[in-house]
Amino acid sequence: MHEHAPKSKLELTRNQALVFDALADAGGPLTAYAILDALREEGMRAPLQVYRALTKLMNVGLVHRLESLNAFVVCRHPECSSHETAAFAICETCGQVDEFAPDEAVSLLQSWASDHKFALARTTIELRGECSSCHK
Amino acid sequence: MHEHAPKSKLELTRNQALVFDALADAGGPLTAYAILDALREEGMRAPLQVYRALTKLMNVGLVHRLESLNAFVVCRHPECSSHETAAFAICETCGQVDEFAPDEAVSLLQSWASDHKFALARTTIELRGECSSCHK
DNA sequence: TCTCGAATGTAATATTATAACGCCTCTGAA
DNA sequence: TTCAGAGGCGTTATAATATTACATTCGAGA
Repeated sequence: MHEHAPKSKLELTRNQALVFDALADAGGPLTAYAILDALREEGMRAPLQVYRALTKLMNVGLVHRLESLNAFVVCRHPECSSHETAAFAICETCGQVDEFAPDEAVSLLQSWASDHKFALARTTIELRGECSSCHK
Repeated sequence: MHEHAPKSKLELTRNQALVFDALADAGGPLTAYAILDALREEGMRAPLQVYRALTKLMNVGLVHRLESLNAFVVCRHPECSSHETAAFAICETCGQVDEFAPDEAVSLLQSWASDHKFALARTTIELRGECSSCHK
């Protein structure tokens, strides 16, 4: 029996599912090359396969890119629509990332953009520091 | 007459001054390798020379790193102390960057951090979109 | 059936960043 | 005066991140 599932918008291909699962299993951020290494046994062989899957996953809002880490995490709020305005608190000690939705801060940034006639496409908000578990 | 100027805290070395001037002259973001290419004639030869100067310039608050671009810009408010909380609006059409100080938004993020016992060290806030000159 | 868009596999390469080494020049304390 | 430490410099090599280019496959409609 081959795989003939009809593709809904959220169907993932094999590579996309592999990459998503690897990220989800990690429970934290991974670089593209860390994902690649985790998936060698599943047949993933080249960086491009990972990057392509990541691009798709980001487009559908299942994965975020952490710019200040050059790494990727699964979205904590995949049903929510505001994937363009998520924020992340990144612990520099343990590496854990906490995603949150800073709605008011984003509103203020949108106001700034609007005041300056800047057509805002997406925002990157990343906090660096030490999480409560680490600096206790 | 050799250079014997007594070193105050803001004295820059030759390499640091070269890198700062290259960035200032560019009037916009440059990557480390773009800076290197701009300074070949001044004797800059290796990436590390540029990265070392950039690190110092960032430490003294004269230069910012744009995480989402892997590039660097001169600080627009070098006298101001809050170099850890600047924000940037990056035009994806023309590449120009507008630095601003989103004090209220930063306060909200600081509140979030405080509420979550997150010891905030610095924030990255970068807006991507199209500037007024470009989408007119 | 035909064609189109999306995804794949692979090799090669481009871009960004750091490690490791030794040397030089200040400065300040002994 | 010496000398030890901190910071900067120059160089080579390499690591880490990301993309280009090209050929192929697959499935969904017209």
